[in-house]
Amino acid sequence: MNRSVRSQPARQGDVSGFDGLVFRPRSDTPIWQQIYDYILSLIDSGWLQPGSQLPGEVHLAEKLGVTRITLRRALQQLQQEGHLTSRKGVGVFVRALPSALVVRDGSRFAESLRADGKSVTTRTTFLEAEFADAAAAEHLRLPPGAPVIRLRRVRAADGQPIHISTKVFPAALLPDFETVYSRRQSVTDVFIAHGIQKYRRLETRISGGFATPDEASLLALTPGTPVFRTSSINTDANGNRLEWGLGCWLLTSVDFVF
Amino acid sequence: MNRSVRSQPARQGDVSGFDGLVFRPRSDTPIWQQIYDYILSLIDSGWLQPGSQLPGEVHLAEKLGVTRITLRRALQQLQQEGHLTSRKGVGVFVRALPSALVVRDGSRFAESLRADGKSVTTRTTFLEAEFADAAAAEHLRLPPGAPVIRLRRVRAADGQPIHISTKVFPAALLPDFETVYSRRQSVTDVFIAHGIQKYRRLETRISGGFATPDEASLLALTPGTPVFRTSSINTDANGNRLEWGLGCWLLTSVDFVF
DNA sequence: CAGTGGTCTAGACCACATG
DNA sequence: ATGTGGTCTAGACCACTGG
Repeated sequence: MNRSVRSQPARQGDVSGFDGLVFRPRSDTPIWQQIYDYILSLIDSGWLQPGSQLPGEVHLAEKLGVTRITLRRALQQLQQEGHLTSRKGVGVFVRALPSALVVRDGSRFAESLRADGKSVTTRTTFLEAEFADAAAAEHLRLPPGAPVIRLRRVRAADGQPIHISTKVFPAALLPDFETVYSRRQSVTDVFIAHGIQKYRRLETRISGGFATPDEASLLALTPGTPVFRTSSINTDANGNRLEWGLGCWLLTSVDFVF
Repeated sequence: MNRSVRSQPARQGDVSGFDGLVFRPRSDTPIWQQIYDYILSLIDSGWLQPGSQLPGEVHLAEKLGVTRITLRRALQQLQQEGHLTSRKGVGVFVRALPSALVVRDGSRFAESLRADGKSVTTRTTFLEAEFADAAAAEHLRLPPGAPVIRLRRVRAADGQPIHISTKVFPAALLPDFETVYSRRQSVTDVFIAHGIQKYRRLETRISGGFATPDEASLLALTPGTPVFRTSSINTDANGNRLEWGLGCWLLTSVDFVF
């Protein structure tokens, strides 16, 4: 019996590793939970590697000797916890859960991941000059319609995205934002280029919510998965508001430390 | 048509308010989501008051013209978000979502709720002298087995529990804990009684998770509902560790501000 | 005891993505 | 064209709770 469910882009034939299971109906724990435990153990033990595809629900349900609905109950739980993702018309995939430490102002986020030996990548998905909407104006203490820069990025650890950030900057204070950022891909470098060596975290807010379809797609999650939402404001040494940031984090992957 | 679904311990006859609905199958939004939106609007608008019971799933599904499974898909979503709770063998109930602001060290938690005109109640579920386990010893910098006080409380706003806290104190530094606390029900008063006027938050950690059955029962939630978990350490002015606290909060009801 | 929610089955059609 | 996950139906039995 070949149990390899790793390696390769994963084919539909890779149903091995799911054979010979016996689920006791009407025991103390429901069948779907037994399946949940089983699949989770396959992930934890490495039988199912991050990125690999599960067999189709119909095949798998048959293999496990249960209805598709019962199987889906288990898969759903695993998705809510971030262990699996499903893409309609494609399949169900294993999703790694790198655990990150976010210290205080979030600046050490990447460092704490790298300290764990993880490779951190940052992808800029949006960078444009705009005019401040009501929320941005309010948070940056600007008149509505003032020119701002809007930046969206996705951060990933070992290829698994775990953080979306949307930041808004007052264009008046950072006239060269776009040119410097496009060259360095670093906000800190933009600040330095404008003579801002130190900035201060004025406020951080953390709340909870559920991933919108957009967020879910960027984070490789199923919509409705619970997430952290953060909102923060940075000022320069004189108290001028430099940055308003919104963050969306995978709930089960982050630890905020203050 | 009488729409009262408030008042009284709620009977099964209170199905009114759910009549005459038309759900379009195969529209852009699935039926279960239309039902979700509908019930949510009933809660938001006040047709369904906190604490009131929904009609039985069988009745309701029939009334809405859908299968019980489809209805349950909607109810399940509402439960995950904390709007509803179900008790096996009893029924489904509306659960209010008071939104609380937790500022910095969490001490202003009750105040911010009261400022919203909410009544805050604290229930002590556990208070005992013990010997420190490994975790407690580690966090309080005590030798394993040192005497400690363990305190568990549930905080509720307008009768809806939104916070569980478990705190551990070094008994050596607070010899009169139990007598003072049982008289005043306040940790701050215990500190004062021992001559500690000021204490400092050394560290706060915030992470996410899913309610265990125990937590779910205390918070009037469905097990598996996403929650915040906090861990914090307080010291006195000299840096001696006075308190290690674990918190469990309803995800959708709290905003942490730092 | 009757009513409730929790679980489970055996089908079916659809929208979607891929080759 | 095929296989995928998303949705939905019409039943059923169970364990639990309360009167």
